[in-house]
Amino acid sequence: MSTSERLIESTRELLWERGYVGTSPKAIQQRAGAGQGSMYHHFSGKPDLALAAIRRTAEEMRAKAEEQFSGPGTALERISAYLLRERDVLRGCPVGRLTQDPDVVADPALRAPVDETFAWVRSRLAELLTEGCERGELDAALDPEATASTVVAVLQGGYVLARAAGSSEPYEQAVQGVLGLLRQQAR
Amino acid sequence: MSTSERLIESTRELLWERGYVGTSPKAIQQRAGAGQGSMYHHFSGKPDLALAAIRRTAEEMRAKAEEQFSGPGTALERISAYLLRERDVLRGCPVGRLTQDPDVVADPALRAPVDETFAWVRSRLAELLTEGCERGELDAALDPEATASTVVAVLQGGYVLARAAGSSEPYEQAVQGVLGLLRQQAR
DNA sequence: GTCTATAGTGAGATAGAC
DNA sequence: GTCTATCTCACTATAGAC
Repeated sequence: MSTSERLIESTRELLWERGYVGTSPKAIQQRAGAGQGSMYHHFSGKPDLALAAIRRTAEEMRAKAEEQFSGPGTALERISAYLLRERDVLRGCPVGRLTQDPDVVADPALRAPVDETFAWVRSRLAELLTEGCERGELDAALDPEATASTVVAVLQGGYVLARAAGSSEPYEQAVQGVLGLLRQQAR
Repeated sequence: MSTSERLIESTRELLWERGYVGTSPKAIQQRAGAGQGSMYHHFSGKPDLALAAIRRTAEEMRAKAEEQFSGPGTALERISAYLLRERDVLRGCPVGRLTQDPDVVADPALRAPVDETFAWVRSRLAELLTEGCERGELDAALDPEATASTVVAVLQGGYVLARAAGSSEPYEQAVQGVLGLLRQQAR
């Protein structure tokens, strides 16, 4: 792997573990096995490197989600697959985490990939829910946009509860809870 | 207000805005209008002061929630009141935010108030849901513990979506979505 | 109780040799 | 492209005067 690649990957890991404020150029360099000069040759500074890392992480999250969204089964089955996909719960969401970083939210360039990713996931879920309603698999009274936001929020909030508890249990409860509510729409 | 009180209040604000890693003793002192000596006289250091601040914030969050939990109306009406309570959405949850701070999660003393607060809220919501089922207001098939976690997760995840979007809209959608699903349980 | 002085460490970046 | 040296500033805390 090239030095530039190693720098981006190290930044991705550190942003996930410690966030933007908690990640120093020095720590990135050490993890990547690169010197200061190397980093500043390839990137203009910490924000530039973070942008590359965030964009890649956001892209990866969308690709993983699309695997379930475009998978087999009814709308509800694909949403269930998305909700039940194995996740590193206690590490949290590498994208959602960034919303708690004031320096990321304050910088439009850094926030953009985060914003776009959640907007895309919500929109894809709303499409699936609309499809489920049209095919009569789900109650027509269901609001696709609102419910899509609920589904994503359950995951993001599930991470919060799990990290607070030091256990993935509340995450799994939250997922089972919303699945239970959704199944009632399929009667 | 005493110097000690001003230090705690300043720390609460900064922890909310910038998190534990992003909050420096210097910034706390400046906001409180106190010198270094003052801070280290009243508190042993940043972790000690943060503990006092976090405990108070957690206590306040429980008190506010209990206002809706013990209010008038059916179980579903009280849960709706909790979900629809006015919140400073774009600022996020001052307690949930701490779960993204590696130094808070790693320190059992700092994590404890966060853990206890969410455990308490989930437990209170589960009680309300159980009550709703027993009184026949809600479908008996509903799982109170799981659904309680879902409700809290929707709020915490709603904050995440709102901060990502730079708008409270997805938060409000997520809340409306889960309320819609819950109302179907009351048919 | 509160202040200023001081100190050791790390953040974030630049300069210039190789 | 990569390295080391260097710079400035902030972080976190201690010491000791008032």
